[in-house]
Amino acid sequence: MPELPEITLLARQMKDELVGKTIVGVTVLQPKILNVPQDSFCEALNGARLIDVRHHGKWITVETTQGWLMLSLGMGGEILLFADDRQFPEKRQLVLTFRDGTHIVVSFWWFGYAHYAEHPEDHAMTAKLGPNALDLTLDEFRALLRGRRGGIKSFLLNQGHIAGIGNVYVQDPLFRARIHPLRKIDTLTDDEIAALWRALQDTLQGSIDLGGSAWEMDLYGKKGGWSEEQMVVAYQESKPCPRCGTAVEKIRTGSTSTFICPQCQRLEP
DNA sequence: TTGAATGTTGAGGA
DNA sequence: CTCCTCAACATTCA
Repeated sequence: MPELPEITLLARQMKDELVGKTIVGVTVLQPKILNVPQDSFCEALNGARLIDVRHHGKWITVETTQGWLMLSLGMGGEILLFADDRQFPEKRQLVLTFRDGTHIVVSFWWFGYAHYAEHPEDHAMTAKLGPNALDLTLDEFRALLRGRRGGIKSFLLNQGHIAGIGNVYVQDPLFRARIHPLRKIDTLTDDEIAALWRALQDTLQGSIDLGGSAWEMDLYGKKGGWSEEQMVVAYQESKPCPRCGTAVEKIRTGSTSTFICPQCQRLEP
């Protein structure tokens, strides 16, 4: 479940390790992950030197001297750094080999993308994204919500509005701000919006500080420290709410599920 | 065997 | 135009 914290950490590590290196080999093991024909993809990146690695929402954006590589791990996966080529994981979709003999191995278990774009603005999936959730001030957050009528949870998950929040990291902030996921945006008070913004920053930054999710690996294969113990209500079905003791419930919210405390997060006042 | 799981897109309808 | 729902898609697990 790589969301903003894990992607932020991966992009940071990739930047530290890879900037300045030159790609001398591109191996695609599953062409369906590409947005261009395999030949053009390999040709475009072969010989490219890495200039920078950043992220936009859940996408890792790699700037090279020959255009941009955009990576999305979808529902889960890893990007691992290897010093030699002996112990690659069985399942892998893309391997980049650098002139110094190191490799980057990209694998995801479902729905991932490795896209090439000559210019970043050519790549619709990243160009359409809203600002990164952690780069947003409270005033900007308020401005984004102004005039909206939909449910708050689906707004937060919409990457075109705010980038980086997924179904894992959206649940605890809603609980901490005591907001039901189906609450309509135009019924939220100023205080609730401020509490939600605060809780989002705290949850996301807190996970980054702990090295990201304990179910995902970083560039070196190391797992993060943000585990079940850090979750307040997320995935804590039928356990007591830490605030009032009521049993946590799992509810359907559109096509996803959300764990809530039915007492603290009421739909009706 | 069935359905649900972290994501994204596109189509369609109110 | 906005917002919601549905289905589809590279898999894995209970």
